[in-house]
Order: sequence, then C-alpha cells, then structure tokens
Amino acid sequence: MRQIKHPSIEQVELTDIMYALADPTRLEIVCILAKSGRTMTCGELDLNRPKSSMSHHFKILRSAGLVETVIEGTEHMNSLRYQEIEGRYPGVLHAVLKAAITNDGATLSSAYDEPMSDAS
Amino acid sequence: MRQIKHPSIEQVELTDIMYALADPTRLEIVCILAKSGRTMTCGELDLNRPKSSMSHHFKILRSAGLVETVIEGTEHMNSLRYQEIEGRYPGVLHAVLKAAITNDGATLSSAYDEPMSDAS
DNA sequence: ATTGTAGTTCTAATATAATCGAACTATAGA
DNA sequence: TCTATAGTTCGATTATATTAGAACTACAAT
Repeated sequence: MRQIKHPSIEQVELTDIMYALADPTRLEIVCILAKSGRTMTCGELDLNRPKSSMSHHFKILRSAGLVETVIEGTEHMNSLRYQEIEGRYPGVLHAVLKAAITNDGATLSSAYDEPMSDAS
Repeated sequence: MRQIKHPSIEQVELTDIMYALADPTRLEIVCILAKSGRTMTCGELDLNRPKSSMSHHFKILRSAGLVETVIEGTEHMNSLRYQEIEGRYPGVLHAVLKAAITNDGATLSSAYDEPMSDAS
C-alpha cells in the first residue's frame, strides 16, 4: 500500500463529521492536532490506548474527511483538513474546535483560527 | 408528570450535542425547528416514523440540551434552546444549522440567524 | 364516566460501535 | 537478510443505539 485513500470533500456528509466528533477520544485527537497546528504521527498522540484502538479512531476521522494521513517511511503523518472542511461547511469545525479547546483551557493554533466570514 | 425535566446548560457536554446531531433524523428535527423559528409539537414534525421512534429521538435531543419541551394540554411544545447553547458553545449550533439548512436549499429562521461574535 | 388525542414508556429484536490482543504489512536501517 | 518500528487489519467480545409495536399516562371534551 502506497498511500491511504481519503474521501473527497464533496463526499463528506455533515452527519459524518458530527459522528466523528461525538466520541471523546476522537474529539481529543482533533483538538491536539488543532492545538499543535502541525502534522503529527499517531504515536505522538499518546492517549494511552492500544494501537489498534487508535487506528480505529483515525480510520473514522479519515472517513469523516477530518484528517488526512500521508505515509512517510514507517510513520503516518496526520493533519486536519481544516480549510477543506471550512470550505464545505463554513464555521462548523472552527466553532467546535474553539468550543472544545476553550473548554479545556488551551488555545487553538493560529493556523486554524480563521473562521470563514459568516454571510448571515 | 407535570413538566419534563431538562438538563441545565452547564451539564451539557459538547460531545452530547455532536452525538445528538450525528443522526439524520435528529438533525432534520432540529433543522425543521430552526427553519420554522417557532415551537412545534412532535406531531407537527411529521417525518413518517412511528411515535415511539420520534419520542426516542426527542428524548435524546432533550438530554443533549438542544430542545426544550413544554407540556400544554395534551401537546408537547418543542423549541430549540438556541441562545443557551450559543452561550455555552458559541457558534457551534449556528454553524451546524446554517450548514445543514444551506445544504438542503432552505433558509434559517431569522430567530436563529445571529451568530455569537467570534473573538478569535 | 367515556372517548379521543398526544406523546411516553416498555420490551424485544436487530444493527452498529468500541475495545483490544494477536497477527500482519511496509518501510528503514544494520 | 534480519530486525525493529509504525501502524493496520482481523477476530472476538462487549456495550450502546435504532427501530417499532403494544401498553400506558395525562389531559380535554363530551
């Protein structure tokens, strides 16, 4: 296997995103990525769970279009598909990240701190 | 039973909201309330499903703090707890409603079209 | 009192998800 | 080629959700 397959952003349903973010472990993964503002390997995100469980959660995050994984050597580099998700569902991911991260007292990486302008 | 018990807004976790909105039926209920901008009975929201199923979904929407139900006579009047949710998790519900409703080609009630100012 | 209506609760069936050990795959390095 | 590392896949277990019929509750109106 060369690279992992991801859904196109058009294929991602809003309920897929909600579902992926409804699990505390997955929300935490996404928050860690959002706080760090960079790509991270699965191993770096040590949530004290077995590799198979982490892999399972990453799979769901990928299928929800939230995370992109690029294989580099033996490592899998994970990043948020922030701009794409914001383009498709403006403000959703931004607000959720902000709420989750504010809630735990940390701050969002400046890389993900640009909400889409809200044309109400 | 006189009135239905609801969680206080402080008791509502972000993942509860995500979970409630991850189900297409529940997202649709919330969208219909958001489009109408008024309270509605369960019966008015005819999604062509048995009463017991609708009741189940309303129970989850209530426990997630998204919907408030007030008994009036034999009817249960349901409304979105929009301002409260926005106060606790600014922008989240607004963005989700907007994304879901824009997606289906309709428009949000002006009652729910006020995003919280985003103090990035 | 009886009937109708709105919605809930009970119950059981079925489906979907989470968890995690063990086996596997792919790459890197010696 | 052997070994180590990173992560995935498989398989089984357990937990949680969805669905919906049937019985029930609360209220209103006759």
